[in-house]
Amino acid sequence: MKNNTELTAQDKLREAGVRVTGPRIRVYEYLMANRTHPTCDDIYRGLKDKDDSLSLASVYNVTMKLAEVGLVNEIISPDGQKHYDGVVDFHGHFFCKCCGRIMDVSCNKDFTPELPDGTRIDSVSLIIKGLCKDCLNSEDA
Amino acid sequence: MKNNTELTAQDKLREAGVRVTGPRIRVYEYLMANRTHPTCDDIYRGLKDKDDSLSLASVYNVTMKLAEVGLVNEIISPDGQKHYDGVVDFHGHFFCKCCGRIMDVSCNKDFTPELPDGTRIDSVSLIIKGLCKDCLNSEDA
DNA sequence: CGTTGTAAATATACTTAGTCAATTCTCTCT
DNA sequence: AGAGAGAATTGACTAAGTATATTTACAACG
Repeated sequence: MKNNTELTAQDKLREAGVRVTGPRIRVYEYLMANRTHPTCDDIYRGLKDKDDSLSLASVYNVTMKLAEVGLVNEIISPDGQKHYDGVVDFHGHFFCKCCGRIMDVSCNKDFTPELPDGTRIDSVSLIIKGLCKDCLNSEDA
Repeated sequence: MKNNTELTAQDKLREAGVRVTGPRIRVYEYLMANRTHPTCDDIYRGLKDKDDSLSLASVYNVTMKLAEVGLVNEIISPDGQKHYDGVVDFHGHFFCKCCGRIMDVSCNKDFTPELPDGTRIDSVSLIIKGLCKDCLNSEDA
């Protein structure tokens, strides 16, 4: 019997209760293989060589759908662009102000936000901004 | 002697080491008076009645400058728009997926993100998404 | 208190991420 | 296999934000 990590993209899509289509499989597989937090445009450029019929609007639709059903995470960078992350376990994101790189940051969840009664929380995310090692070094060169 | 909360917008700008100009004073005063996390366009529309000469590009320039020197906070909503917050003490932000409202959320800072050595952290922010009380109620009506 | 250099404000053009609408295609269910 | 709902494609469109060139005004100095 397969364990969870061995499920194919098709399986995961079917499990999530959405139609299994070519673009969805390819975009999801791309996100599982590339842990670089790509934008829709990045994904599109990364896939269009192999799949000439893919359109950019489809990538937008697919990522929106995948985020909606919880297969991927949508993260907004400090410049307002949408990036996608195939890892959905809780973790924070570090954004380098200089090179724009996005890094995963593992973090405990020992914080207790005080929300008004009756509010429904769907997701919590942690955003850290700063300078990465490489940019710090090249700065004081 | 004045305490910190009694400082005027002019004082705060001078203290931050930036030029004191009309647009900067008015935008900063607007953000201190309106705790609604407005966008640049909101600020512009809120001020242009009283100040006919103000331009939208100036509001963009001013908010960018104020955020740069730490007088205001720039927060990116889940749809990628930039909002500004005159409160710079640490607190989280709740975004309602339905009505788009942004609410302040007070929160402890007992989390310990594991960043690689040599990384410089400039800011940490907590983003919570969900549905506010009002939208939840109107949903199951 | 006027002059001057520099930073900021304005106006306008421009870029581009993202959305929308109409049409065509394709997946799933019977 | 056929029908119908949902998804993909195409191309036009929107609007937040940026860039550029010009004008204006702050503040430092004599």
